[in-house]
Amino acid sequence: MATPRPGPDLFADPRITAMGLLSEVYNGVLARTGPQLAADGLSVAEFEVLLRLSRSPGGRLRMSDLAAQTSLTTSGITRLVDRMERGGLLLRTACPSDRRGFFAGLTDAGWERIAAMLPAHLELIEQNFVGLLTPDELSALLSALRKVRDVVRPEATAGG
Amino acid sequence: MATPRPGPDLFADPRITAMGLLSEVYNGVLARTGPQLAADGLSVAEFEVLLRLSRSPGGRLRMSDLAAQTSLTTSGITRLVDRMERGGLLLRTACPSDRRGFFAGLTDAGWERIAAMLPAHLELIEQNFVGLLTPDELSALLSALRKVRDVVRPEATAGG
DNA sequence: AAAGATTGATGTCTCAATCTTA
DNA sequence: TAAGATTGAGACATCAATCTTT
Repeated sequence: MATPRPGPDLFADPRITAMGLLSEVYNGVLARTGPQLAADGLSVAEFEVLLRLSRSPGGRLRMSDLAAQTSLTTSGITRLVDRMERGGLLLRTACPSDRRGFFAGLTDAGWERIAAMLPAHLELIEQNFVGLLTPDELSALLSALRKVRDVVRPEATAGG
Repeated sequence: MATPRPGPDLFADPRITAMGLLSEVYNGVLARTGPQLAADGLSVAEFEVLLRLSRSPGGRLRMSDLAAQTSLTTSGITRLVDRMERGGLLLRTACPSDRRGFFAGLTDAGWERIAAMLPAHLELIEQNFVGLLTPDELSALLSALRKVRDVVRPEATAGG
């Protein structure tokens, strides 16, 4: 068993609270949107791949870029793209300018799938996230998030 | 292969951007703090368990409450507590008032471990998150996050 | 020698089923 | 019947090593 608590209240630090809040919000919103994606047969990770590709020129991205834009390793992306390719949503094509590289690109079925799922997904994000805030609150939130993002993920500062 | 893009620009919706930003920030901050925890032998999930318990009365929590406060299922918590108990950081004790329940509580070693790791962890959160914002920006961020949290995780609205 | 992608080995998580107690 | 916790089976992610191309 443990002594009730050591020394001063180190454990109530506001930085911990801030981090906990960020975690609760992110995981909480995912918990609200994930089940709907699952009902349509996609995991959160798979849906995010579809989404990232749909926002990329030509609906395709190099494997390593896809890894950088999601929170997966290149190994994880290889396997995820494997499964989605088997499912007919994606197609690998060789990169002509660098024969080490491969593109993962949306198939017609992939485009149709994301287009079909997106409206209901957006509605859930509206109900459980952005729609809960006033326009001023939302823009303050986004501007703060961008400042943090630019530091912790400098390579992703393209769009957004 | 795919047609370049169907119809109007559904895929550039600002709600998607907002969600992407939240994801990049959360995962980005974790990517900055995780390696330091790993160097001390703990996963992010294990560290969070230590932290949640350290902030709970008596340094302990029911298994199901611990599951609710983290983003794991009760099954996941059972296995995580198993490992941490083997490692000497936690101890299960029976709940006297309800014999179905168990507490997971910090051992002395658990208290010492979290106390030893916390200062460096707080410093990383400072450098990669809260310290990047002005006081006004930070309080606007936190107040917006709280509003969202209260909706997507109503059961967690105790502290914070 | 380094970068892009993949594979083998391994660990951790979830879902569904189960056991015990309320 | 339901709630708290656990377990077996299966899915998915990572790390380190490997192969190919630069």
